[in-house]
Amino acid sequence: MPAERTKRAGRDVPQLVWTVPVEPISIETEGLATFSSSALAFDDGPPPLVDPSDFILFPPSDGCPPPPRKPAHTKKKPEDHIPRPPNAFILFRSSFIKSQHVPTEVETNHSTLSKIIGMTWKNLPDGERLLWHDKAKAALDEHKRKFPQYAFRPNQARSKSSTEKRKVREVGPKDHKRCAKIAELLVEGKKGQELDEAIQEFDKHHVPEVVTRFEAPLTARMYRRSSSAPIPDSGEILKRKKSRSASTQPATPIGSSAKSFPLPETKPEIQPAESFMSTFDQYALPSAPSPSLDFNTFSFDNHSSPLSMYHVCGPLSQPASPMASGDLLFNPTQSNHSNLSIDTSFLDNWNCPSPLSSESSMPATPSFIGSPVPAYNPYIFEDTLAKTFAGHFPAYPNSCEPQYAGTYEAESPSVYPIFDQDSCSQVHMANQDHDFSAFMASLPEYAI
DNA sequence: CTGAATGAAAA
DNA sequence: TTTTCATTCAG
Repeated sequence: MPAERTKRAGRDVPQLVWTVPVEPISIETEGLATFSSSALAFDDGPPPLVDPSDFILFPPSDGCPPPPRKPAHTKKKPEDHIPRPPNAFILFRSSFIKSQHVPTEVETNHSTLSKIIGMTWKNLPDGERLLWHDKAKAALDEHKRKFPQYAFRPNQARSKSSTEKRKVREVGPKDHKRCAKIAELLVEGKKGQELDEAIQEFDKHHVPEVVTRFEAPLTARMYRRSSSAPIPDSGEILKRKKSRSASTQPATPIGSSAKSFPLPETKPEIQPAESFMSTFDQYALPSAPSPSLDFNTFSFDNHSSPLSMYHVCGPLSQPASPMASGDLLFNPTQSNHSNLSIDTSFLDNWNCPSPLSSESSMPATPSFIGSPVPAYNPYIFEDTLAKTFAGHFPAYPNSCEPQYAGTYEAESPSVYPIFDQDSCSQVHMANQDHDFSAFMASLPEYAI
């Protein structure tokens, strides 16, 4: 039975039957919903639900009410394994995928889809989310009835090994803004072809955030905002100067998991592309003033070995700094920054073809409107960077070497570029081994 | 097998 | 508090 995905006309929507215990919901099509008897069981309160005038954004796909007992898990599970009952979100996701609200032209990757669906979920009208919680409850009841003896038994053996040496496939960060846009369009009711068109338009002007192969830039401000950022000691003063851009913080839900390292919860306001752009700009006009940074207050980690590397992509102010004019510094054998050499040889390959021009996982490269002739293409720049670092970057699967795509044991020190938001310049590189708080605390001028 | 999301349930 | 595992399937 074809679900009518041709709604558009506001009305149609099925009246909700909240108390539905078991039956595949009897919502149905014809204009007036018939109330199931159970729904009428209690009339002493307003059914806590949705206005009849509301309509459902994402109607459950028909196979929904019963837990989509699929072909028993592909593998590796005992034949008698009983899966957990699905929770509300899982049900929603499952139905969402089945309905193909997001056409494959827009996104096929399920990790990204999860992100999009998660965002959509949060933006869902409360009433509609309730519907899924209700279904989850029904599924749970059903599950209990079906497997009365069932008890969830998380595999502890797994937890042991996984915390100690976890295999991590580092995957490029998703384009948060694009996901958010898709989610936004979805809750506006756009799906399928309509969504595709809207996103095509969006992609035309949107500079993908994921340009750099480095970790997401971390600014001092973001760091301080981070919930996991340590509260500075009374001694260590962060004079909070009024931040005029405080309101620019996107209304993004509080970050999810507390990672071992305080990454920003939202993408930094400055995008890597923009920062690279500014790098390029500095050739033309010598640089905005950037905050002075006393490198003496911070000691680089001398034994962090293969990754003692500095990638300077913005104007560095430190007048006497050896990096002042540096574009790229890489010196794996030297840990003393006073001896760093500047390798600009990669610039010779400046025009090497971008992988993106041919085929790429990247959405169509936006033409960098506004930038005249020697249009600066950050992708090319990035590609050049990656080549320069090829072999030195075990932790970066997105480097130009495809074999990084696989699973591997993450190398411990990941490198984090630190940007100053105001000057849009990268001021430092840190890895997890550093005492990051101390470093941050040493930079009062970066205080909020 | 992993990653992504959220949430229930267990350790 | 922290971890697993429900769904999905390309990589």
